[in-house]
Amino acid sequence: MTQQPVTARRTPLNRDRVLAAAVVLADEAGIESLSMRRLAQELAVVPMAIYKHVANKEELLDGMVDVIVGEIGPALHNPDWKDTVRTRVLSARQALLRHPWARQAIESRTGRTPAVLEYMDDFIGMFLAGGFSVDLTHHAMHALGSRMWGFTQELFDNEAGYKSEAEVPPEVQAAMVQDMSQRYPNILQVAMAARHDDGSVVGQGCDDQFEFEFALDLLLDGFERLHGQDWTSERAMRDRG
Amino acid sequence: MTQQPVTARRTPLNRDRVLAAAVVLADEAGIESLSMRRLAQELAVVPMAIYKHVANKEELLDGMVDVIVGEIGPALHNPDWKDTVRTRVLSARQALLRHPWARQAIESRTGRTPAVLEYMDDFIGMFLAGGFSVDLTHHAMHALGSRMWGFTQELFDNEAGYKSEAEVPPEVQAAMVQDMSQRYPNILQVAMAARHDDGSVVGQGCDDQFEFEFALDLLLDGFERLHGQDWTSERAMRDRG
DNA sequence: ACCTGAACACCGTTCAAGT
DNA sequence: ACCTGAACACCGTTCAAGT
Repeated sequence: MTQQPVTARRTPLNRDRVLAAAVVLADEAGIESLSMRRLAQELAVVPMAIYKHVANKEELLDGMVDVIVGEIGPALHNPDWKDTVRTRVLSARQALLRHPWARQAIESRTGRTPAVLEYMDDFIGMFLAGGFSVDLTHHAMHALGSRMWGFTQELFDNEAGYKSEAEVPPEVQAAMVQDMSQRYPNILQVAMAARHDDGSVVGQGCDDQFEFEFALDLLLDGFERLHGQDWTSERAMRDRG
Repeated sequence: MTQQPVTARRTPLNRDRVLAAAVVLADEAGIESLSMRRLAQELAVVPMAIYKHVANKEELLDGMVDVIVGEIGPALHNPDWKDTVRTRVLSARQALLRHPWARQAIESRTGRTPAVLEYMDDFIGMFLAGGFSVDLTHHAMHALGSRMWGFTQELFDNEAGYKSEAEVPPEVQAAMVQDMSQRYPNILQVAMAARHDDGSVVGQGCDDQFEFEFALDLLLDGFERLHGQDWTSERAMRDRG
């Protein structure tokens, strides 16, 4: 009863539609499930059709990163550089947290797209506007590393890599703790201390947001101190000898 | 003229031989070229033979990481925790630098093998031996993140992602700088400042080792300060409140 | 019981044949 | 000129048939 013949496609494919669909697919099925073929299927299109809008899979991933960078709000410049940087990083973090695959995707990109370069340029501008030397700004950017994007490699997700309590019977848990305390006494101590009120036995009690801000503030405080004492890399290298 | 029949294999396959061959293959051909089939070929063996010594590719990668962790020398404990940690991190870095694929492999692992847990346990022990509280140790480990392994994500490898000077004709270079200065003036400033004596135009002048130590020392100094003032996460959270 | 060839269910991408 | 089915050269892993 529809007037349109079945062969007429609703919306013609374009780059933005391809990227948007790729982001949704990665969000919902995980980055490991994102293949050109699967994406084509999702778009109800033959695989080769995608290659009209994106040169290859690498460029697809670059484009997806650009979409996420676009989701980070603009910097709200205020006179306090520390506050400006801090706020921006935490807002980038919010964008990244919405797309769990983005961290890995950003990590794996080696080339920089214009959108990424623009973000970096903007970021550098926050330090320079705060009166930082180009030299200190340079090294501060390095020290921030991926924190500039609002993430760090979480080497400690759910502490020692064990399953959450609900999945493990109590007697096995007891044996695990026993075993851990013998083989990795220090890890166990830290894991037990990290357990907050969530009732797990070995970890998962980490407040990621707190950990992130702890390291971020440690670095920002360090930058502030060096800035205050007119740090230069030349002098630092001389002192290091 | 050989007495041995052709069918007799020289050395029977075992787990260690498989892992060693995988490490060599990744070193020489890159991690992206490491496939079960290619590895089997390298070992002059049918692909399925590998599965006798390793459950699947994930376990192969875990094993490879273990090999690299094994190459990190033992900690040289001395009374100065800061020196102990610093030395250990820099020696881990040396091991990692010998295997360019290792960074990515460690990043991608989610489970922790016994060898990795042992390394972490040992690492935590260095802070505890230095008189750190379990609480501060926990957060310090988080802040170090992948620096504990001697690496950080190098978001700035060869600065802005451009090719080295030799590959680019001068007039194109000039145009590039012109373009950069308009679109990304801040990046250009930093890149120009980072250019040391290596004669490149846009970057590649970064001293990776210096950048690494800069951030490491910033963090270690921060830990020392917090340790000196009996920092606790509870108080920090209350202050943040 | 052990080993392994063939097969399965995928990939990214090329290319030539169709409209 | 545009589009696309089939093909190519790979994957990791299963499985049943061979010894």
